[in-house]
Amino acid sequence: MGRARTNPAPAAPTTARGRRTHDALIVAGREVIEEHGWAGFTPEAVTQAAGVSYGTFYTYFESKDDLLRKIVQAAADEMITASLVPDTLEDPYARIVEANRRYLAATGRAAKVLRMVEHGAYLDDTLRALLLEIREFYVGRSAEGIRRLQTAGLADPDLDPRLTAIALGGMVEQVAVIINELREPLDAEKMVDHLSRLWAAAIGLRGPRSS
Amino acid sequence: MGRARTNPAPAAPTTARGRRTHDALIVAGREVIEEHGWAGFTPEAVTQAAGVSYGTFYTYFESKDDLLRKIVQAAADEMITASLVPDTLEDPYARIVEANRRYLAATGRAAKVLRMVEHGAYLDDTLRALLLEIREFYVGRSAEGIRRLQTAGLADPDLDPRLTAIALGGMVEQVAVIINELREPLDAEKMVDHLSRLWAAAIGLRGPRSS
Amino acid sequence: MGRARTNPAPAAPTTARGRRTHDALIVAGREVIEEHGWAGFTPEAVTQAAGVSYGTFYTYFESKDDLLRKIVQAAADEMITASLVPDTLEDPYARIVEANRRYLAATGRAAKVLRMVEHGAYLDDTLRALLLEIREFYVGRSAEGIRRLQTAGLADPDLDPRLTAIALGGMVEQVAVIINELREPLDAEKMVDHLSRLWAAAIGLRGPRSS
Amino acid sequence: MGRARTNPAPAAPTTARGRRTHDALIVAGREVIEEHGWAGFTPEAVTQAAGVSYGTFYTYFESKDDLLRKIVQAAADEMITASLVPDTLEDPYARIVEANRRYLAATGRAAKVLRMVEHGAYLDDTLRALLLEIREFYVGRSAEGIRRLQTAGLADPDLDPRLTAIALGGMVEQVAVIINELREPLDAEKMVDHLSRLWAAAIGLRGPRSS
DNA sequence: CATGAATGAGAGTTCATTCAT
DNA sequence: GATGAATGAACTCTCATTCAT
Repeated sequence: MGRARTNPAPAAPTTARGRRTHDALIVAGREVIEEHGWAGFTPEAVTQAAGVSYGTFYTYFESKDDLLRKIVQAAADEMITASLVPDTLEDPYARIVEANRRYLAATGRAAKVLRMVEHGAYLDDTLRALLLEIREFYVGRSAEGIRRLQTAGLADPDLDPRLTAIALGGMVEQVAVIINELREPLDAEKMVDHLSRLWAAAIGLRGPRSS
Repeated sequence: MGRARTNPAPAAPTTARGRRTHDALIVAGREVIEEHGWAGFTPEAVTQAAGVSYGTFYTYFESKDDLLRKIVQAAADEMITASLVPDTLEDPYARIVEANRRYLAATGRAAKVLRMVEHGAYLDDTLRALLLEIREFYVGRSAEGIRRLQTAGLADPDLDPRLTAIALGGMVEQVAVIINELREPLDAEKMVDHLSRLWAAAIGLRGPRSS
Repeated sequence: MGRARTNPAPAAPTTARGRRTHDALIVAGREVIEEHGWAGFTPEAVTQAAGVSYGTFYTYFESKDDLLRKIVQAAADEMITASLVPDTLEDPYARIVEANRRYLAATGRAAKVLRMVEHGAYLDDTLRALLLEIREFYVGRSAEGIRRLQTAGLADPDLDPRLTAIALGGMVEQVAVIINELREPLDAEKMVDHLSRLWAAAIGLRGPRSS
Repeated sequence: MGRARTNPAPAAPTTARGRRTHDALIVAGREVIEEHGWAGFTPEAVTQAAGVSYGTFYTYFESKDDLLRKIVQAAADEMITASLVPDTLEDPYARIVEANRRYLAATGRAAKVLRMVEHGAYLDDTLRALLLEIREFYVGRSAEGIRRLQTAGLADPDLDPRLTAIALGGMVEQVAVIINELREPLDAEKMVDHLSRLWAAAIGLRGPRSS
C-alpha cells in the first residue's frame, strides 16, 4: 500500500484479447478475495485463477492496489445498479421493502467484497475515498427519501434525515454482512420483511402500511 | 529444521517486572493496531511501541496471533463491562438510551479494534469464535430485553426478538464504527438520542417515552 | 497470519534457464553441506554459492528440507549407480574387491553427504525413510550375495546372511567415512585390499582366493 | 560453535549444592540429546530437564559447547571404563566376545550420544579432538591385541594391525549405532556372537575357538 | 549463587514487483 | 503482449547469551 509507483502506467488494453485478459483478472481477483480473503489475495493467486501467467498481471495493473481499486469500483457499480428502486413503485413502504430486498439479495456478494477490503482502505487514500463515495450514495439517497416522506407528512419530522439514513443504512448493511459472511442461518426474505418493518416503524412511517 | 520443539508455551510472568512488560505489550499492541491498522501490526512495531527489544515479544506470547487474541479478549471484556446497564434503571426507554450511550461512548475504541481485527478472523478459528461470542453477548442480551418488553405489552409482539436484536444491534455497531473509525464528524450525544428514538420506535415501544 | 496458503509447490522449471538454476542450486547445496556441514547449510549460503539471489531458492524448492531431500536422493542415486558390480565378473573374491573399491572410490563423496545429513533424519520422516532405503539397498544386495555363496558351498553356512551383511557393510561404510570425512591419511587401494581380505575371511570364503 | 568467548570462565563448583547442580545439568544434557537430538539440545531444554532455572546454565558452563564437551567427555569415560576386558580372561576368542558384548551392551547408549554429536565436531576443534581421542583409544587397543595374536602365531600375520582395527572397530561401532539409534530389531547377544565370529574369522584366529 | 526477564543477530520464508526472453 | 524466472526487502520466529534483581 502507498508505496512509490515505479511502474509504467499500463495503458487500457487496445486489442480484444487484451480486454478479455484484463476483465478476467478483475473477475478472478474478486473470486480470490471472496474465497480466500485479504491474505489470499496475491498477484500469483489472481493470475492463476485467471489462467494467465504471473507477469501478465503487471501488463494490466500498476500494482496490486490498482487491481483492488478496480475490483471495488466494479463491485460498487454493480451494487448501485442493482439497488435502484424503479420510480414506478410509489407506495413508500413498498419502496422500503424493495430497497431492502435488493440490497440483501442482489448486493450481498458485492457487500462482502467491500467489507473484506475495508481494512485495506486504512492505508490507501484512493480506496478510502471510493468506499466513502459508495456509502455516501446510499446515505444520500436514503436521506433524500426520508426527507420526502417528512415533507409529505408521512414520517416523524423530528428525525435528522442524514443521521437516520446512516443508522438505518448501517442496520441493513450489517445484516447483509452477517448473512453473507458470517453465515448465521437467516432466511433472506424474512429478514427483508423484518428490516422493512423496523425501518418503517423507526421513521414513524404513516399510511398504507397501517395494517 | 527445528521442528523438534514447538514454541515453549510462555508461562505467565512471575515477577512484577515481567507482569509490567507483559501488560505493556498488550497495551502497545492495541495502540499499534488502532493507529496503523492490521498491516502495521508487527511484532517489531509492538515491541518498539512498548520500548522493549524484539525478542521480548516471544517471552510473553506464543505468536503474533496469540497477542492478537489477548488484545481482542481484553477489548471484549472492557466493552462488556462498560456496557452493563445497572438494574436500578427501570424505565425501558431510559435503559435503551443508557445502553446506546455506553456502547458509543465507552466502547467505541474497543469496537474499532474489533473491526480492524475482523478480517483476520477469516483465518483464525480462535479469533472467529471470540468475535462470535462477543456478538452473541450483545445479541442475546438485546433479544432478552425485547422479549421482556413484549411480554409486558410494551413492544410490538409480532417482532422476532432475535432478528430484531441483530438488526438493531447492527445499527448501533455500524454507527459506532463510523464515528470512531471513519471519523464522520457526528456528535455522540445527538447520535445516542437518535439511535434510541429509532430503536424505540422500531420495536413499537409504548409508554413513558411519549413525552 | 498468512496461513491462507501453504507454500506454492514449486513446479518443475519449464525453461532452459530455469532448469539451469534449479540444477545449480542442487549442486551448490551439496557443496555447501560438504564444506560447511549441517550448520552452514542455509538457503542464503546455498544461493550465494549458486550465484543467485536469496528469493530464487523458493522458486525451486518448497523449503530447506525439500532441497536437502533432493540432494540426498541425488547422492543416493549416484552411489547406487556407481557401485553396481558388472555381472561379467564371476570370481567371488574379485567381486568383493570390486564392490569395495567402488564403494570407497566412487561413492566416498556421496557417503560423506549422507553422513552429514544423518542427524537431520532424526526429525524428518521423509529423510529417514530415504536413508533407510539406501541402507537397505546395500544390505539386501550383500545378504543376497552371501546367501548365494553359502548355497554354492563357498561360505560358512552358519552365518545369518542379513546380520553378516549389516556388520560387514557397516565396516566398509565406517572406513569410507573415516577416509573421506575425518581424513585419517589412509591409502584407498590398500584399504580396498584389506577390507576385501577381512570380508572374505569373515565369511569363510573358500576357493580361488587361497593363492 | 567457535564463537568468541565472552563469558567469565565459570569456576568449578565449590559447594556440595553446586556440585549437584553441575552434575544434574550434565545428566540432563545427555538425556536431552538422546531423546530430542541435536536440534532439541538447547540450554532451555537442559535446564528444564534438570529442574533449575535458565540462567543457572551459565553459572556452570561457559557455553552450550562447553556442556557438550563435558557430556562427551563423561560418555567417553563411561564407555572406556565399561569396555575394559579383565586381564584374567586369557582365551583370545573369549576376549573378543567379551569386548564386543561390553561394547554393545554397556556402551550402546554412550555411543548413540557420540554419534549425535559427531556433526557438531565439524566446527568445534575441541570436540573433534575428543572424538578422535576416543576412537584412538579403541583402535590402539584393538591393534595392540591383534599384534599380540600375530606374534603368538594365532592370527594372520599379513594383516596391518592398525587398518584391521579400524575396519573391525568400525564394524562393531556401526552395528552398535544401528541397534541403538535406528532400532533395527536385532537381538544383542546374537549380534555379539555373530560379530565375534566375523571378527575372529576375519583375522584368521586359530586355536581354541575351533569348536 | 539462583533466578528468569531481556537482548538482538540470524534463520527460514513470503511476496510485490521487475526484467530478460 | 505474454511468459515465468529473478529479485530482495520485510516478516515471523528462535535461541545462545547477558544482566538486573
